Amino acid sequence: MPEGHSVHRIARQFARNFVGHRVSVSSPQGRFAAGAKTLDGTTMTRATAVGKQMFLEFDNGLWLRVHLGLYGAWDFAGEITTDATIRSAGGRMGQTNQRGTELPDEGTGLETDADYLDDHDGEDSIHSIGAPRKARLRMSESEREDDSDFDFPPPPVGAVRVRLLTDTACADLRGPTACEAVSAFEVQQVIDRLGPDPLNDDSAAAEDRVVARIRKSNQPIAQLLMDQSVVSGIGNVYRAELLFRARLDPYTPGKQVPEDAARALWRDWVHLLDVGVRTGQMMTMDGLTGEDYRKAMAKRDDRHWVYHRTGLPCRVCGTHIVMKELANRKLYWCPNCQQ
DNA sequence: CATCGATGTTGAG
DNA sequence: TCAACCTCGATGG
Repeated sequence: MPEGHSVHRIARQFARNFVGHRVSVSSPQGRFAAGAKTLDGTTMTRATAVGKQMFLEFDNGLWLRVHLGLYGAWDFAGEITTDATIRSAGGRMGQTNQRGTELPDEGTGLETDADYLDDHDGEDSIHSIGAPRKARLRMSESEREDDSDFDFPPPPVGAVRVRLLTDTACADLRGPTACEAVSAFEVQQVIDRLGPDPLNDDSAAAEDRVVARIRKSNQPIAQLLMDQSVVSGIGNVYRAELLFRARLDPYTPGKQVPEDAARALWRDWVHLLDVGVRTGQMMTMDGLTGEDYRKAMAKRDDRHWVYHRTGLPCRVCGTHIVMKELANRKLYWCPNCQQ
């Protein structure tokens, strides 16, 4: 379910409330019992995300690698730092902008609040971080806060693959595609197979690498954008929306995508990922204001140009949006705007 | 209340 | 190319 933006937000949640804390690690469901044992009682030292992969480092040198897949989710509970954008879609809460945990400055993929709170202005600046408070928060593709009271730690409900528990905060993982304890070497191996993630590397070199990969391939651009070894973090929603925003025919072979267009795709991904991480939502329509913006933030079907809009009129030209399966995923586009 | 489908990846064939 | 993984919101009766 989650595309890149959600995974970064989850890593940031761990950076705020778990990094620097000693963690009890268990597998209430049992399927991760052996792995949990190797991490139990250690201190979390880092939380990073690369594309849709998340890595939590512990002070015995091991890492927890988690990939949520289609329907994985984290449930946080306890004294946690919540993000006001979650509670009020489109609303403006207090602009506290309090800095989070100080993290070591080495490597890439570090999740610090500073990465997200600096230098953002304009209509997307609805981000605000409160002081830790007792709350429950589900984080997956979307996020939901539950304000009803609960015991701490809450009894595990259902199939909890892994539970991370500090004195004050609890995180339960269910339904992941991947959850394993690995060495730093194995973490690097996974990262080496991934294309650039703009939040770890938005350098010219990263852009060049993505553009080169696209322009030497015969595969349709729609498939290349979903290929995590080309570029990290793009899923089915962002793929369709990026292509519409670029007015590109999804079936254009990478080789035939003009260099300018390939660069524009990367830069638009840099932009959309930034918006997604700050707002917590895949808002892919720019320039909405007032009531339109509020509606789009509140309802998922109102924030996309083409995704999930089969048969509906294109928001630009009125042509019916079409959908076709490509490599087992649904591809949406406007046959008039995108040629 | 049952059924469907999903914002993803892996690995078998 | 396709089933399996395994969860849950949306949908329909």
